[in-house]
Amino acid sequence: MGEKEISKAVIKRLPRYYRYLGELMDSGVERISSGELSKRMHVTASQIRQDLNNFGGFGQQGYGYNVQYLYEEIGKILGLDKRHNMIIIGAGNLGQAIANYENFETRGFITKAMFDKNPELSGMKVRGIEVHGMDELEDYIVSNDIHIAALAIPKAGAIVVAQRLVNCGIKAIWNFAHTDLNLPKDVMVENVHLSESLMRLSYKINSYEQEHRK
Amino acid sequence: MGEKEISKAVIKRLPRYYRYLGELMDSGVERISSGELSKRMHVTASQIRQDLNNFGGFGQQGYGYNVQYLYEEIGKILGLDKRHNMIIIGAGNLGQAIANYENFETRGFITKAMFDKNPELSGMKVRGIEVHGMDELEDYIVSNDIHIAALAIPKAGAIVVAQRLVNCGIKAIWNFAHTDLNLPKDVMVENVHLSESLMRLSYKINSYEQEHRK
DNA sequence: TAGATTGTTAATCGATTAACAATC
DNA sequence: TAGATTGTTAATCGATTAACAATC
Repeated sequence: MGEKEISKAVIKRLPRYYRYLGELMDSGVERISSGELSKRMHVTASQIRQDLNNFGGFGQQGYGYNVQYLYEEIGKILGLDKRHNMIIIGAGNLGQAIANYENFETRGFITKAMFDKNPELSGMKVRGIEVHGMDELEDYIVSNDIHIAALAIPKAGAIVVAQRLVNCGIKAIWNFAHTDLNLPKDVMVENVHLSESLMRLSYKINSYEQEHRK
Repeated sequence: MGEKEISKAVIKRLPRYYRYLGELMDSGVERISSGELSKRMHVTASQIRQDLNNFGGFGQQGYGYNVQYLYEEIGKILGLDKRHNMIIIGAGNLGQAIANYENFETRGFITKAMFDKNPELSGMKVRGIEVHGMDELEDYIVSNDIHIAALAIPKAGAIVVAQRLVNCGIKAIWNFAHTDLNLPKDVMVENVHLSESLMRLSYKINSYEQEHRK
């Protein structure tokens, strides 16, 4: 019932709050103030309070925030209390790397299968997850209630495969291909463009060197 | 000589301009106006012109921008005209995936070696790049003029290894570990936090469903 | 020259920070 | 009660968009 629109900047920060709160929980901390959290995370306390208050009053005056409660509430906001069946397309190193993160499962993302166009990989298993041929894609998605596809294939094939995914009703694509997918707006897309990330690092090195070398 | 400070938002967009211009070049387009580019990239023409004018007047009134010239200039701004020797720490699937991107080399990032704490991997080669033991790390960096380290190891070891890298003078870290590295500000860090990316996708799915299901 | 399109200033919009009353 | 800290409003800052004169 989205009354007030939540800004993109806030959403981008939520997973980081979630991570810090998880770590605090693991180290047995029960409560934390926005001031203390701000020191650890290197953001302003004001921003933390503003961000959280987009979703409700999770704290208590004079006390701060209960770590476990806040962790769980942010988890709900992020939808981590729901389960989603996922497939990985592309069984190369990147696809296998994704398949090997057990962490994703604890957050509700269950990798059910992998797909690769190379027939020699069919039947191979990565952490118990089987690789299928690309011809089985549509049938598998429909019969196994797959919501999410991680697209870990080169740019060239990505747009065609994304269209196939959309055609059989996928809800979301986690896109690792170095291209933008222009899909209907009811299909959610999250991009991970490694080459752009590396260029940003390059920019930082370059501009730092220019400033410090006269 | 940093006269005017360039905003972070602009820098984040530069690699995407670079990618689009590269694709235009490949398809033989010689000139493009901010209006035409804005349609392709789904951003405003005003933003494109503002962004570019942070760095200089690359266009020409009545004509637009020369694609190849603009591509090269943005490349220089990003520092892609310089060469950087890189190592990859962690020879698991993710490390291997990074090692296999030949594209990085064409942009000046030369992967010289990989490192892994598992001695069984020592001597293994990925695309001709050899895996070394972690005990060789410091010597290798110093004797081979390594500027950048990609950190593709689990969170637990990342902070210790990052400190070792800093101690022997690394300039930049491309961090794939699910943790923040709080390093001296003369060491550049670019984070790729896959779990946070997946949570953002989760948020999108969740909030979209809540809006569309009454 | 006429048309097109940049470079740039001004206006708007949004996000962050500061401040403080409310309240545990 | 006194101290601490939130929730929230107001002030500031920064980023985006609009508009248009300059000019190719």
